[in-house]
Amino acid sequence: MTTRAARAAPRYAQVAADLRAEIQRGDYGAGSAMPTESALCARYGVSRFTVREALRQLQAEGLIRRRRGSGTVVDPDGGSALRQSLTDVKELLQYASGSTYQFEPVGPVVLSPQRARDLNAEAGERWHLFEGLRTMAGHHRPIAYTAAYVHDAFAAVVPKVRRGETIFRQLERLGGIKIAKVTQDIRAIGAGAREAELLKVPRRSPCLSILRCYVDTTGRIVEMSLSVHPGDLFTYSMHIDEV
Amino acid sequence: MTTRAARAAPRYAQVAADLRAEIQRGDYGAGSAMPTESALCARYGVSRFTVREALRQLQAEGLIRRRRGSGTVVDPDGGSALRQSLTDVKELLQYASGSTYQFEPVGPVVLSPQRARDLNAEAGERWHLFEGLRTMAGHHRPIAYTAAYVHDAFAAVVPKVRRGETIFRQLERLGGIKIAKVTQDIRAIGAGAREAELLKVPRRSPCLSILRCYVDTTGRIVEMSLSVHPGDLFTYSMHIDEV
DNA sequence: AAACGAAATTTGTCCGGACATATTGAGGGC
DNA sequence: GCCCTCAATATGTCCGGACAAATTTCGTTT
Repeated sequence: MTTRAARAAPRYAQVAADLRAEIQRGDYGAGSAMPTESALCARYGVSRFTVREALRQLQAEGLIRRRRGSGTVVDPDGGSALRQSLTDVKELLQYASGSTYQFEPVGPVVLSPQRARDLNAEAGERWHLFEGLRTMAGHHRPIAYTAAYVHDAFAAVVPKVRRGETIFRQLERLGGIKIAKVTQDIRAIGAGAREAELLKVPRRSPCLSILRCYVDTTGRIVEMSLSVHPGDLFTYSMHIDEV
Repeated sequence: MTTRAARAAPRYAQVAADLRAEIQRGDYGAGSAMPTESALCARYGVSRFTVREALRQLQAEGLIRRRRGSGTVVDPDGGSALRQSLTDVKELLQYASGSTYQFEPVGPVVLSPQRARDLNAEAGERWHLFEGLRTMAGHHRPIAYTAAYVHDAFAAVVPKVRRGETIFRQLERLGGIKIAKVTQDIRAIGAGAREAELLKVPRRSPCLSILRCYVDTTGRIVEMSLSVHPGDLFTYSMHIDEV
Protein backbone atom coordinates (compact mmCIF):
# COMPACT_ATOMS: atom_id res chain seq x y z
CA MET A 1 0.00 0.00 0.00
CA THR A 2 1.47 3.31 -1.06
CA THR A 3 -0.55 6.07 0.57
CA ARG A 4 -1.08 4.75 4.05
CA ALA A 5 -2.09 7.81 6.01
CA ALA A 6 -4.63 9.62 3.88
CA ARG A 7 -7.37 7.20 3.04
CA ALA A 8 -10.47 9.21 2.30
CA ALA A 9 -13.38 8.77 4.68
CA PRO A 10 -16.50 7.22 3.15
CA ARG A 11 -18.85 9.65 1.52
CA TYR A 12 -21.65 9.29 4.05
CA ALA A 13 -19.19 10.18 6.81
CA GLN A 14 -18.24 13.36 4.97
CA VAL A 15 -21.89 14.30 4.54
CA ALA A 16 -22.51 13.54 8.21
CA ALA A 17 -19.54 15.66 9.26
CA ASP A 18 -20.76 18.55 7.14
CA LEU A 19 -24.29 18.41 8.53
CA ARG A 20 -22.99 17.96 12.07
CA ALA A 21 -20.96 21.15 11.73
CA GLU A 22 -24.01 23.01 10.43
CA ILE A 23 -26.17 21.79 13.27
CA GLN A 24 -23.65 22.72 15.92
CA ARG A 25 -23.16 26.09 14.27
CA GLY A 26 -26.91 26.60 14.69
CA ASP A 27 -27.84 26.83 11.02
CA TYR A 28 -31.11 25.02 11.71
CA GLY A 29 -32.38 26.41 15.03
CA ALA A 30 -33.16 23.73 17.59
CA GLY A 31 -36.43 22.02 16.85
CA SER A 32 -36.69 23.35 13.33
CA ALA A 33 -36.72 21.29 10.18
CA MET A 34 -33.69 20.12 8.28
CA PRO A 35 -33.52 19.61 4.50
CA THR A 36 -35.32 16.54 3.22
CA GLU A 37 -33.45 13.50 2.00
CA SER A 38 -33.99 14.33 -1.66
CA ALA A 39 -32.82 17.89 -1.06
CA LEU A 40 -29.63 16.56 0.49
CA CYS A 41 -29.17 14.14 -2.40
CA ALA A 42 -29.27 17.06 -4.82
CA ARG A 43 -27.07 19.25 -2.65
CA TYR A 44 -24.25 16.73 -2.24
CA GLY A 45 -24.76 14.90 -5.51
CA VAL A 46 -25.04 11.50 -3.83
CA SER A 47 -27.66 8.77 -3.72
CA ARG A 48 -30.34 8.46 -1.10
CA PHE A 49 -28.44 5.51 0.39
CA THR A 50 -25.51 7.77 1.23
CA VAL A 51 -27.73 10.49 2.67
CA ARG A 52 -29.67 8.02 4.78
CA GLU A 53 -26.46 6.49 6.10
CA ALA A 54 -25.23 9.96 7.11
CA LEU A 55 -28.54 10.79 8.79
CA ARG A 56 -28.50 7.44 10.55
CA GLN A 57 -25.17 8.40 12.05
CA LEU A 58 -26.43 11.78 13.25
CA GLN A 59 -29.50 10.11 14.69
CA ALA A 60 -27.33 7.64 16.59
CA GLU A 61 -25.49 10.61 18.06
CA GLY A 62 -28.76 12.10 19.18
CA LEU A 63 -28.42 15.24 17.10
CA ILE A 64 -31.55 14.76 15.01
CA ARG A 65 -34.94 13.11 15.23
CA ARG A 66 -36.83 11.72 12.27
CA ARG A 67 -40.45 10.79 11.71
CA ARG A 68 -41.94 9.09 8.72
CA GLY A 69 -44.12 11.48 6.81
CA SER A 70 -43.06 14.41 8.90
CA GLY A 71 -39.40 15.05 8.29
CA THR A 72 -36.12 15.52 10.08
CA VAL A 73 -35.64 18.02 12.88
CA VAL A 74 -32.75 19.02 15.08
CA ASP A 75 -33.12 17.51 18.54
CA PRO A 76 -33.63 20.40 20.98
CA ASP A 77 -31.50 18.85 23.72
CA GLY A 78 -29.24 16.82 21.50
CA GLY A 79 -26.29 19.14 21.90
CA SER A 80 -26.19 19.21 25.67
CA ALA A 81 -22.84 18.45 27.18
CA LEU A 82 -21.73 15.26 28.86
CA ARG A 83 -24.07 13.21 26.75
CA GLN A 84 -23.26 9.93 25.11
CA SER A 85 -25.81 8.65 22.69
CA LEU A 86 -26.89 5.12 22.05
CA THR A 87 -29.59 3.55 19.97
CA ASP A 88 -31.92 0.74 19.40
CA VAL A 89 -32.53 -1.01 22.69
CA LYS A 90 -35.99 -2.17 21.68
CA GLU A 91 -37.78 -4.18 24.32
CA LEU A 92 -34.78 -4.62 26.58
CA LEU A 93 -35.30 -1.47 28.54
CA GLN A 94 -36.74 -3.07 31.59
CA TYR A 95 -35.38 -6.58 31.44
CA ALA A 96 -32.92 -8.45 33.56
CA SER A 97 -32.91 -12.10 32.72
CA GLY A 98 -33.99 -14.30 35.59
CA SER A 99 -35.47 -11.44 37.53
CA THR A 100 -39.06 -10.63 38.37
CA TYR A 101 -40.58 -7.23 38.80
CA GLN A 102 -43.63 -6.33 40.85
CA PHE A 103 -45.16 -2.89 40.98
CA GLU A 104 -48.17 -1.37 42.70
CA PRO A 105 -50.09 1.81 42.01
CA VAL A 106 -49.69 4.24 44.87
CA GLY A 107 -51.91 7.04 43.66
CA PRO A 108 -51.64 10.67 42.60
CA VAL A 109 -48.86 12.68 44.16
CA VAL A 110 -47.75 16.28 44.00
CA LEU A 111 -44.01 16.62 43.58
CA SER A 112 -42.15 18.04 46.52
CA PRO A 113 -39.31 20.43 45.71
CA GLN A 114 -36.84 17.74 46.75
CA ARG A 115 -38.42 15.05 44.59
CA ALA A 116 -38.84 17.45 41.68
CA ARG A 117 -35.12 18.16 41.73
CA ASP A 118 -34.31 14.45 41.69
CA LEU A 119 -36.59 13.97 38.71
CA ASN A 120 -35.49 17.10 36.92
CA ALA A 121 -39.13 18.27 36.85
CA GLU A 122 -41.29 21.09 38.18
CA ALA A 123 -42.37 21.12 41.80
CA GLY A 124 -46.12 21.23 42.45
CA GLU A 125 -47.02 19.19 39.39
CA ARG A 126 -49.39 16.26 39.77
CA TRP A 127 -48.19 12.82 38.71
CA HIS A 128 -49.44 9.27 39.29
CA LEU A 129 -46.98 7.14 41.20
CA PHE A 130 -46.21 3.45 40.88
CA GLU A 131 -43.70 1.73 43.14
CA GLY A 132 -41.94 -1.54 42.50
CA LEU A 133 -39.15 -3.91 43.51
CA ARG A 134 -37.13 -6.13 41.22
CA THR A 135 -35.75 -9.35 42.64
CA MET A 136 -33.47 -12.00 41.19
CA ALA A 137 -34.32 -15.65 41.61
CA GLY A 138 -32.19 -17.01 44.45
CA HIS A 139 -31.32 -13.65 45.94
CA HIS A 140 -33.02 -12.43 49.08
CA ARG A 141 -32.05 -8.82 48.54
CA PRO A 142 -33.79 -6.87 45.74
CA ILE A 143 -31.64 -5.51 42.95
CA ALA A 144 -33.81 -2.46 42.28
CA TYR A 145 -36.38 -0.13 43.72
CA THR A 146 -38.33 1.76 41.09
CA ALA A 147 -40.65 4.75 41.33
CA ALA A 148 -42.55 5.47 38.11
CA TYR A 149 -44.47 8.71 37.61
CA VAL A 150 -47.19 8.96 34.95
CA HIS A 151 -48.30 12.38 33.77
CA ASP A 152 -51.68 13.62 34.97
CA ALA A 153 -52.93 13.79 31.38
CA PHE A 154 -53.29 10.00 31.61
CA ALA A 155 -55.29 10.00 34.84
CA ALA A 156 -58.14 8.25 33.05
CA VAL A 157 -56.09 5.23 31.97
CA VAL A 158 -53.94 4.93 35.10
CA PRO A 159 -56.44 2.60 36.84
CA LYS A 160 -56.25 0.24 33.85
CA VAL A 161 -52.48 -0.27 34.07
CA ARG A 162 -51.61 -3.88 34.92
CA ARG A 163 -48.49 -5.80 35.78
CA GLY A 164 -46.69 -7.98 33.23
CA GLU A 165 -46.02 -5.29 30.66
CA THR A 166 -44.02 -2.11 30.86
CA ILE A 167 -46.05 0.90 31.88
CA PHE A 168 -45.03 2.95 28.87
CA ARG A 169 -46.25 0.26 26.46
CA GLN A 170 -49.63 0.29 28.18
CA LEU A 171 -49.76 4.07 28.00
CA GLU A 172 -49.12 3.81 24.28
CA ARG A 173 -51.98 1.41 23.79
CA LEU A 174 -54.48 2.80 26.28
CA GLY A 175 -53.65 6.45 25.79
CA GLY A 176 -53.35 6.39 22.02
CA ILE A 177 -49.84 7.85 21.96
CA LYS A 178 -46.43 6.73 20.80
CA ILE A 179 -43.17 6.96 22.70
CA ALA A 180 -40.60 8.37 20.30
CA LYS A 181 -37.62 8.78 22.56
CA VAL A 182 -36.29 7.73 25.92
CA THR A 183 -33.57 9.57 27.78
CA GLN A 184 -31.64 7.90 30.53
CA ASP A 185 -29.45 9.53 33.16
CA ILE A 186 -27.20 7.35 35.29
CA ARG A 187 -25.76 8.70 38.52
CA ALA A 188 -24.26 7.50 41.78
CA ILE A 189 -26.26 8.49 44.84
CA GLY A 190 -26.37 7.62 48.52
CA ALA A 191 -29.30 5.46 49.58
CA GLY A 192 -32.14 7.47 51.11
CA ALA A 193 -34.18 6.27 54.05
CA ARG A 194 -36.85 4.59 51.96
CA GLU A 195 -34.45 2.95 49.49
CA ALA A 196 -32.20 1.76 52.32
CA GLU A 197 -35.09 0.02 54.01
CA LEU A 198 -36.55 -1.60 50.90
CA LEU A 199 -33.21 -2.62 49.36
CA LYS A 200 -31.79 -3.77 52.71
CA VAL A 201 -28.67 -1.64 52.43
CA PRO A 202 -27.19 0.85 54.91
CA ARG A 203 -28.33 4.44 54.61
CA ARG A 204 -26.08 6.58 52.39
CA SER A 205 -24.42 3.50 50.88
CA PRO A 206 -23.51 3.93 47.20
CA CYS A 207 -26.31 3.13 44.78
CA LEU A 208 -26.75 3.41 41.04
CA SER A 209 -29.65 5.67 40.08
CA ILE A 210 -31.22 5.45 36.64
CA LEU A 211 -33.67 8.18 35.69
CA ARG A 212 -35.66 7.56 32.54
CA CYS A 213 -37.88 10.04 30.73
CA TYR A 214 -40.36 8.76 28.15
CA VAL A 215 -41.16 11.37 25.52
CA ASP A 216 -43.93 11.05 22.93
CA THR A 217 -43.86 12.18 19.33
CA THR A 218 -44.97 15.69 20.23
CA GLY A 219 -42.18 16.12 22.75
CA ARG A 220 -44.24 15.84 25.94
CA ILE A 221 -42.89 13.87 28.87
CA VAL A 222 -45.35 11.05 29.41
CA GLU A 223 -43.64 9.05 32.13
CA MET A 224 -40.59 9.32 34.35
CA SER A 225 -39.08 6.45 36.25
CA LEU A 226 -36.37 6.50 38.87
CA SER A 227 -34.64 3.19 39.61
CA VAL A 228 -32.20 2.73 42.47
CA HIS A 229 -29.84 -0.25 42.48
CA PRO A 230 -27.53 -1.35 45.31
CA GLY A 231 -23.95 -0.65 44.24
CA ASP A 232 -22.72 -4.09 45.14
CA LEU A 233 -25.43 -5.99 43.28
CA PHE A 234 -25.83 -4.17 40.03
CA THR A 235 -23.58 -3.34 37.09
CA TYR A 236 -24.70 -1.56 33.97
CA SER A 237 -22.82 -3.07 31.05
CA MET A 238 -22.60 -1.98 27.47
CA HIS A 239 -20.28 -2.38 24.54
CA ILE A 240 -19.19 -0.37 21.55
CA ASP A 241 -18.19 -1.85 18.21
CA GLU A 242 -16.47 -0.22 15.27
CA VAL A 243 -14.41 2.06 17.45
CA MET B 1 -39.30 -18.67 9.63
CA THR B 2 -43.03 -18.41 9.33
CA THR B 3 -44.53 -17.71 5.98
CA ARG B 4 -47.49 -16.33 7.90
CA ALA B 5 -48.18 -12.78 6.95
CA ALA B 6 -47.30 -11.04 10.23
CA ARG B 7 -47.42 -7.91 8.15
CA ALA B 8 -46.85 -5.86 11.27
CA ALA B 9 -43.09 -6.48 11.35
CA PRO B 10 -40.83 -5.59 8.44
CA ARG B 11 -38.97 -8.43 6.79
CA TYR B 12 -35.56 -7.58 8.20
CA ALA B 13 -37.04 -7.71 11.70
CA GLN B 14 -38.40 -11.19 11.02
CA VAL B 15 -35.01 -12.35 9.77
CA ALA B 16 -33.36 -10.79 12.82
CA ALA B 17 -35.82 -12.48 15.16
CA ASP B 18 -35.20 -15.84 13.51
CA LEU B 19 -31.41 -15.50 13.74
CA ARG B 20 -31.64 -14.20 17.30
CA ALA B 21 -33.57 -17.29 18.32
CA GLU B 22 -30.98 -19.53 16.66
CA ILE B 23 -28.12 -17.76 18.38
CA GLN B 24 -29.73 -17.96 21.79
CA ARG B 25 -30.57 -21.62 21.18
CA GLY B 26 -26.86 -22.16 20.58
CA ASP B 27 -27.04 -23.25 16.95
CA TYR B 28 -23.78 -21.44 16.26
CA GLY B 29 -21.44 -22.05 19.20
CA ALA B 30 -20.09 -18.89 20.77
CA GLY B 31 -17.22 -17.50 18.74
CA SER B 32 -17.95 -19.61 15.70
CA ALA B 33 -18.92 -18.34 12.30
CA MET B 34 -22.42 -17.55 11.16
CA PRO B 35 -23.70 -17.93 7.59
CA THR B 36 -22.46 -15.30 5.17
CA GLU B 37 -24.72 -12.57 3.89
CA SER B 38 -25.21 -14.22 0.53
CA ALA B 39 -26.04 -17.51 2.22
CA LEU B 40 -28.70 -15.76 4.28
CA CYS B 41 -30.04 -14.06 1.17
CA ALA B 42 -30.54 -17.46 -0.42
CA ARG B 43 -31.96 -19.02 2.73
CA TYR B 44 -34.62 -16.38 3.34
CA GLY B 45 -35.14 -15.38 -0.26
CA VAL B 46 -34.51 -11.71 0.42
CA SER B 47 -32.09 -9.12 -0.88
CA ARG B 48 -28.78 -8.30 0.69
CA PHE B 49 -30.24 -5.03 1.94
CA THR B 50 -32.71 -6.91 4.12
CA VAL B 51 -30.09 -9.31 5.45
CA ARG B 52 -27.71 -6.47 6.28
CA GLU B 53 -30.47 -4.57 8.07
CA ALA B 54 -31.20 -7.65 10.18
CA LEU B 55 -27.52 -8.19 10.97
CA ARG B 56 -27.17 -4.53 11.83
CA GLN B 57 -29.89 -4.99 14.43
CA LEU B 58 -28.21 -8.05 15.95
CA GLN B 59 -24.92 -6.20 16.03
CA ALA B 60 -26.55 -3.29 17.83
CA GLU B 61 -27.76 -5.77 20.42
CA GLY B 62 -24.24 -7.06 20.87
CA LEU B 63 -25.07 -10.60 19.78
CA ILE B 64 -22.70 -10.71 16.81
CA ARG B 65 -19.45 -9.16 15.66
CA ARG B 66 -18.57 -8.54 12.04
CA ARG B 67 -15.29 -7.91 10.27
CA ARG B 68 -14.77 -7.00 6.66
CA GLY B 69 -13.14 -9.83 4.81
CA SER B 70 -13.46 -12.20 7.73
CA GLY B 71 -17.12 -12.80 8.36
CA THR B 72 -19.73 -12.74 11.08
CA VAL B 73 -19.29 -14.51 14.41
CA VAL B 74 -21.39 -14.88 17.52
CA ASP B 75 -20.08 -12.65 20.29
CA PRO B 76 -18.75 -14.93 23.06
CA ASP B 77 -20.03 -12.75 25.92
CA GLY B 78 -22.99 -11.24 24.12
CA GLY B 79 -25.58 -13.28 25.98
CA SER B 80 -24.36 -12.89 29.52
CA ALA B 81 -26.92 -11.99 32.15
CA LEU B 82 -27.58 -8.59 33.66
CA ARG B 83 -26.16 -6.98 30.60
CA GLN B 84 -27.76 -4.27 28.55
CA SER B 85 -26.01 -3.86 25.26
CA LEU B 86 -25.71 -0.70 23.25
CA THR B 87 -23.64 0.38 20.32
CA ASP B 88 -22.18 2.99 18.13
CA VAL B 89 -20.60 5.67 20.24
CA LYS B 90 -17.78 6.21 17.76
CA GLU B 91 -15.29 8.85 18.73
CA LEU B 92 -17.09 10.11 21.80
CA LEU B 93 -15.61 7.64 24.21
CA GLN B 94 -13.42 9.94 26.19
CA TYR B 95 -14.85 13.36 25.63
CA ALA B 96 -16.48 15.81 27.95
CA SER B 97 -16.93 19.18 26.34
CA GLY B 98 -15.20 21.99 28.18
CA SER B 99 -13.07 19.65 30.22
CA THR B 100 -9.37 18.96 30.14
CA TYR B 101 -7.63 15.73 30.94
CA GLN B 102 -4.09 15.24 32.14
CA PHE B 103 -2.44 11.90 32.68
CA GLU B 104 1.01 10.74 33.77
CA PRO B 105 2.76 7.41 33.34
CA VAL B 106 3.30 5.77 36.70
CA GLY B 107 5.17 2.67 35.60
CA PRO B 108 4.74 -1.09 35.56
CA VAL B 109 2.62 -2.57 38.31
CA VAL B 110 1.64 -6.07 39.34
CA LEU B 111 -2.05 -6.37 40.11
CA SER B 112 -2.93 -6.98 43.72
CA PRO B 113 -5.80 -9.41 44.37
CA GLN B 114 -7.96 -6.46 45.41
CA ARG B 115 -7.18 -4.42 42.30
CA ALA B 116 -7.51 -7.46 40.07
CA ARG B 117 -11.03 -8.01 41.34
CA ASP B 118 -11.97 -4.38 40.67
CA LEU B 119 -10.64 -4.70 37.13
CA ASN B 120 -12.10 -8.13 36.55
CA ALA B 121 -8.62 -9.41 35.71
CA GLU B 122 -6.05 -11.91 36.97
CA ALA B 123 -3.94 -11.09 40.03
CA GLY B 124 -0.17 -11.19 39.55
CA GLU B 125 -0.28 -9.98 35.96
CA ARG B 126 1.97 -7.11 34.93
CA TRP B 127 0.40 -3.97 33.47
CA HIS B 128 1.62 -0.45 32.79
CA LEU B 129 -0.27 2.16 34.78
CA PHE B 130 -1.22 5.69 33.80
CA GLU B 131 -3.04 7.98 36.22
CA GLY B 132 -5.03 11.06 35.36
CA LEU B 133 -7.49 13.69 36.52
CA ARG B 134 -10.20 15.35 34.46
CA THR B 135 -11.22 18.88 35.38
CA MET B 136 -13.94 21.15 34.08
CA ALA B 137 -13.15 24.76 33.31
CA GLY B 138 -14.40 26.85 36.22
CA HIS B 139 -14.65 24.00 38.69
CA HIS B 140 -12.07 23.56 41.39
CA ARG B 141 -13.00 19.93 42.06
CA PRO B 142 -12.07 17.29 39.44
CA ILE B 143 -14.89 15.37 37.80
CA ALA B 144 -12.91 12.17 37.30
CA TYR B 145 -9.92 10.18 38.45
CA THR B 146 -8.76 7.65 35.89
CA ALA B 147 -6.36 4.74 36.17
CA ALA B 148 -5.46 3.19 32.81
CA TYR B 149 -3.64 -0.13 32.57
CA VAL B 150 -1.81 -1.11 29.36
CA HIS B 151 -0.95 -4.76 28.77
CA ASP B 152 2.68 -5.77 29.18
CA ALA B 153 2.83 -6.84 25.54
CA PHE B 154 3.10 -3.13 24.71
CA ALA B 155 5.93 -2.41 27.13
CA ALA B 156 8.10 -1.24 24.22
CA VAL B 157 5.69 1.49 23.09
CA VAL B 158 4.53 2.61 26.55
CA PRO B 159 7.34 5.21 26.86
CA LYS B 160 6.20 6.77 23.59
CA VAL B 161 2.64 7.45 24.77
CA ARG B 162 1.91 11.17 24.96
CA ARG B 163 -0.89 13.38 26.21
CA GLY B 164 -3.42 14.92 23.86
CA GLU B 165 -4.72 11.73 22.32
CA THR B 166 -6.44 8.75 23.86
CA ILE B 167 -4.10 6.01 24.93
CA PHE B 168 -5.86 3.33 22.93
CA ARG B 169 -5.52 5.33 19.68
CA GLN B 170 -1.79 5.59 20.29
CA LEU B 171 -1.55 1.88 21.00
CA GLU B 172 -3.28 1.26 17.69
CA ARG B 173 -0.78 3.40 15.81
CA LEU B 174 2.40 2.54 17.72
CA GLY B 175 1.61 -1.08 18.37
CA GLY B 176 0.20 -1.91 14.96
CA ILE B 177 -3.10 -3.23 16.27
CA LYS B 178 -6.76 -2.31 15.95
CA ILE B 179 -9.32 -1.96 18.71
CA ALA B 180 -12.40 -3.83 17.57
CA LYS B 181 -14.59 -3.59 20.65
CA VAL B 182 -14.91 -1.72 23.89
CA THR B 183 -16.92 -2.95 26.83
CA GLN B 184 -18.02 -0.61 29.53
CA ASP B 185 -19.27 -1.49 33.01
CA ILE B 186 -20.89 1.21 35.11
CA ARG B 187 -21.27 0.74 38.86
CA ALA B 188 -21.81 2.74 42.01
CA ILE B 189 -18.98 2.44 44.51
CA GLY B 190 -17.85 4.18 47.66
CA ALA B 191 -14.80 6.42 47.29
CA GLY B 192 -11.57 4.73 48.37
CA ALA B 193 -8.80 6.54 50.21
CA ARG B 194 -6.93 7.58 47.09
CA GLU B 195 -10.01 8.64 45.11
CA ALA B 196 -11.36 10.57 48.09
CA GLU B 197 -8.19 12.57 48.40
CA LEU B 198 -7.75 13.34 44.70
CA LEU B 199 -11.42 14.05 43.99
CA LYS B 200 -11.85 16.04 47.23
CA VAL B 201 -14.85 14.01 48.40
CA PRO B 202 -15.44 12.26 51.73
CA ARG B 203 -14.32 8.66 51.99
CA ARG B 204 -17.03 6.14 51.10
CA SER B 205 -19.16 8.82 49.43
CA PRO B 206 -21.09 7.54 46.39
CA CYS B 207 -19.14 7.63 43.14
CA LEU B 208 -19.79 6.44 39.62
CA SER B 209 -17.22 3.90 38.45
CA ILE B 210 -16.73 3.24 34.74
CA LEU B 211 -14.56 0.27 33.81
CA ARG B 212 -13.60 0.06 30.16
CA CYS B 213 -11.89 -2.86 28.43
CA TYR B 214 -10.34 -2.31 25.01
CA VAL B 215 -10.22 -5.51 22.96
CA ASP B 216 -8.35 -5.91 19.68
CA THR B 217 -9.43 -7.87 16.63
CA THR B 218 -7.96 -11.09 17.97
CA GLY B 219 -9.89 -10.83 21.25
CA ARG B 220 -6.98 -9.86 23.51
CA ILE B 221 -7.49 -7.19 26.15
CA VAL B 222 -5.09 -4.40 25.26
CA GLU B 223 -6.02 -1.75 27.81
CA MET B 224 -8.27 -1.38 30.81
CA SER B 225 -9.28 1.91 32.33
CA LEU B 226 -11.11 2.60 35.56
CA SER B 227 -12.68 6.04 35.95
CA VAL B 228 -14.19 7.24 39.21
CA HIS B 229 -16.56 10.23 39.18
CA PRO B 230 -17.98 12.06 42.20
CA GLY B 231 -21.68 11.24 42.39
CA ASP B 232 -22.73 14.86 42.80
CA LEU B 233 -20.73 16.15 39.82
CA PHE B 234 -21.25 13.59 37.13
CA THR B 235 -24.23 12.18 35.26
CA TYR B 236 -23.99 9.65 32.47
CA SER B 237 -26.68 10.51 29.94
CA MET B 238 -27.90 8.59 26.94
CA HIS B 239 -30.97 8.35 24.80
CA ILE B 240 -32.80 5.71 22.86
CA ASP B 241 -34.79 6.35 19.68
CA GLU B 242 -37.22 4.15 17.84
CA VAL B 243 -38.49 2.50 20.99
C1' DA C 1 -66.22 27.59 11.24
C1' DA C 2 -65.58 22.79 11.79
C1' DA C 3 -65.21 18.29 9.93
C1' DC C 4 -64.01 15.42 6.40
C1' DG C 5 -61.28 13.46 2.69
C1' DA C 6 -58.04 13.51 -1.13
C1' DA C 7 -53.48 14.72 -2.62
C1' DA C 8 -48.80 15.90 -1.93
C1' DT C 9 -44.85 15.25 0.90
C1' DT C 10 -41.47 12.64 3.49
C1' DT C 11 -39.36 8.87 5.58
C1' DG C 12 -39.33 3.58 5.80
C1' DT C 13 -38.72 -0.73 3.46
C1' DC C 14 -36.93 -3.48 -0.28
C1' DC C 15 -34.82 -4.84 -4.65
C1' DG C 16 -30.82 -5.74 -7.99
C1' DG C 17 -26.45 -4.54 -9.19
C1' DA C 18 -21.54 -2.77 -8.93
C1' DC C 19 -17.10 -1.89 -7.14
C1' DA C 20 -13.85 -1.19 -2.94
C1' DT C 21 -11.35 -3.01 0.82
C1' DA C 22 -9.89 -6.21 4.35
C1' DT C 23 -8.95 -11.01 5.42
C1' DT C 24 -7.72 -15.66 4.56
C1' DG C 25 -5.57 -19.41 2.49
C1' DA C 26 -3.24 -21.74 -1.23
C1' DG C 27 0.67 -21.92 -4.10
C1' DG C 28 5.25 -20.78 -5.53
C1' DG C 29 10.03 -19.12 -4.86
C1' DC C 30 13.90 -18.63 -1.60
C1' DG D 1 10.59 -24.28 6.56
C1' DC D 2 9.68 -19.34 5.71
C1' DC D 3 8.16 -15.50 3.18
C1' DC D 4 5.90 -13.42 -0.57
C1' DT D 5 2.35 -12.99 -4.00
C1' DC D 6 -2.07 -13.72 -5.76
C1' DA D 7 -6.68 -15.28 -5.97
C1' DA D 8 -10.90 -16.31 -3.51
C1' DT D 9 -13.96 -14.72 -0.07
C1' DA D 10 -16.78 -11.64 2.86
C1' DT D 11 -18.14 -7.38 4.41
C1' DG D 12 -18.30 -2.18 3.43
C1' DT D 13 -19.68 1.46 0.36
C1' DC D 14 -22.60 3.31 -3.23
C1' DC D 15 -25.90 3.67 -7.02
C1' DG D 16 -30.73 3.93 -9.18
C1' DG D 17 -35.21 2.63 -8.79
C1' DA D 18 -39.77 1.24 -6.72
C1' DC D 19 -43.49 0.95 -3.58
C1' DA D 20 -45.44 1.39 1.37
C1' DA D 21 -46.79 3.95 5.31
C1' DA D 22 -47.26 8.03 8.06
C1' DT D 23 -47.92 12.87 8.21
C1' DT D 24 -49.13 17.27 6.60
C1' DT D 25 -51.54 20.34 3.50
C1' DC D 26 -55.33 21.94 1.40
C1' DG D 27 -59.68 22.04 -0.85
C1' DT D 28 -64.46 20.54 -0.20
C1' DT D 29 -68.46 19.63 2.24
C1' DT D 30 -71.55 20.02 6.10
